[in-house]
Amino acid sequence: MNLLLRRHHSSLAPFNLRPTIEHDIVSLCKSNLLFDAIHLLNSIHSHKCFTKKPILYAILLQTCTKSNSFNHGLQLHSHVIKTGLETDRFVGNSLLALYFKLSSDFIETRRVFDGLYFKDVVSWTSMISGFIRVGKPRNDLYQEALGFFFSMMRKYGMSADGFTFGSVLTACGNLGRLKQGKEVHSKLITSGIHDNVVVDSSLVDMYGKCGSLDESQRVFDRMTKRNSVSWCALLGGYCQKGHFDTVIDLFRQMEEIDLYSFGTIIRACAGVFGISVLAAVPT
DNA sequence: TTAGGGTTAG
Repeated sequence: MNLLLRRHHSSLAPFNLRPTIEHDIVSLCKSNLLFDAIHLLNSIHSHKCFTKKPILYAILLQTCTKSNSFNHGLQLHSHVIKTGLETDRFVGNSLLALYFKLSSDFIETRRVFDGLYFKDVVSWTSMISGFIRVGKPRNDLYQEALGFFFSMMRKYGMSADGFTFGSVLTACGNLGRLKQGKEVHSKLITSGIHDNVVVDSSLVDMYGKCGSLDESQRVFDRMTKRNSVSWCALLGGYCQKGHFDTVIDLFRQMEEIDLYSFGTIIRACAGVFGISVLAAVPT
């Protein structure tokens, strides 16, 4: 047992209840002490006590993602392959999250996805949201995200959940695809997902970005619970269409205002200001 | 059950 391991044990374990090494690794991960956790893991390997607990690798991979340590993640990827744990869905999905959040190499991420033993709704949604996250200025990647969604829906027994709908509606909005957005909306209705503030805000945003303000407002009015994102999604639609007075009226009704809302309102004020400047120009 | 989600403009 190395020094780190001994130190760790003495600091965490009560006298008669010594936690397992796996437990210690999880504790280190929870405290974001990635380096120590990997060190401890490597000490197990060097003592030939090979661990095969999927939860351990899932948490280690998540800690790598959280601490932006792609290289440590790659090292763990090889452990995962050696131990045969890539068949575990939590390990597989944590691995996928590592690649799509920390690697800019889409081909590599795609390879990880293709190589997953079980592709569940989390794996598919990860790919969709991964494409959207990196695709901000790139329409082709939003397109790719939509393609993933529709392939997912064609699979037997695979159904989208709130996470999937939230992501795919964002892609529709950013592409300005009203027709596909409506298609997704109808799938959402049949899915039975109700009163999800994230999904409903994505709907408000999608309709707003597609220029369908009535629909955007209708979805917003039906929401039983709203937050600042819902409000900003609504404001954004009116702002994009140049309805600045409505934006300012709505702004006055808001109960909760954050920095993000201020961005929208400043844009609206700039629009009002632009109009008044033009009106003030002597003819 | 440890994993994946939404809003400025540039």
